[in-house]
Amino acid sequence: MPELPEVESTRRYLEPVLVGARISNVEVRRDRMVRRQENPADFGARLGDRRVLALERIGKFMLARLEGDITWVTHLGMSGRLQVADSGRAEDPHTNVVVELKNGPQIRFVDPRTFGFMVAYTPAELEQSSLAGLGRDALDDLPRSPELAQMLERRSAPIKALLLDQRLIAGLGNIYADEVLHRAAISPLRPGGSLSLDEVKSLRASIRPILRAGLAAGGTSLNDLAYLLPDGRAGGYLARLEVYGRTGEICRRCGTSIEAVVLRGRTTHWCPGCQL
DNA sequence: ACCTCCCTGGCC
DNA sequence: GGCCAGGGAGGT
Repeated sequence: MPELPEVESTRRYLEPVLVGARISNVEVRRDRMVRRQENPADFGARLGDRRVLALERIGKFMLARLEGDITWVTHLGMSGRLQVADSGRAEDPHTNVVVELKNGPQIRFVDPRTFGFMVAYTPAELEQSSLAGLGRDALDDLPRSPELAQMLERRSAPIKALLLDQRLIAGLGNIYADEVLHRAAISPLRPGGSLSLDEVKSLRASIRPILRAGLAAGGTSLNDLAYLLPDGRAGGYLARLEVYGRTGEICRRCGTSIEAVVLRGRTTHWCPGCQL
């Protein structure tokens, strides 16, 4: 599932392909994919014939900066992936958007469940969009422990829910939030405000190593293979997961059976033996 | 601060 | 044939 490591793996793969390239043509096969565009026709019109200047990422959002102050935003949702493919190659099912590069390959947005989207923003629109409300990036701009402690202060919501709140820290999703809490040995059910400063430090110290490990593996491709790298390879972090998807299996740290609870509608995996 | 909805393939 | 996966937006 695309969270920060998957989006960043995708971004790193695409960067040399996209930066400097000129977009020649855009085909939107499913209008729903550009639902964030106020006027759907703007999407193709704003991308067309523009060069890509830079490829950035904030949290789970990928941002291509184009000539003329246009920002082409991609969110992979939960089943989206970007492919680099030559125009002659047969399209995979659920190829919902195709962006052609001049004298280059196509960027194909494959997304069966269509929770992902693409949108082309002007600077004013970008300012008004939900990206403006994103918190600091969990990998590149992680707040220091005192600031993190301040964010959690007096919060009664479970720490797991707060880690998923993109307005606080941007980039963690369900898999890596569970993995971070396991590494920090903190129960996902603990109210955010109940963490001691030492626990906040432990939590903070767990975030980047988990994300970097996921990134080094090319992300997490689950057995459904919904997420794949742009060249079709699977990310290898699945085998390294300590709690996510391991309900009933044995915690490698303490031997206790991993449990799952539903928290805010999200399945949360944790070890009741060593996460306190 | 919480709940509901969106969407589809895969699995029981 | 029904349920599950879940990020983000919108509503109460």
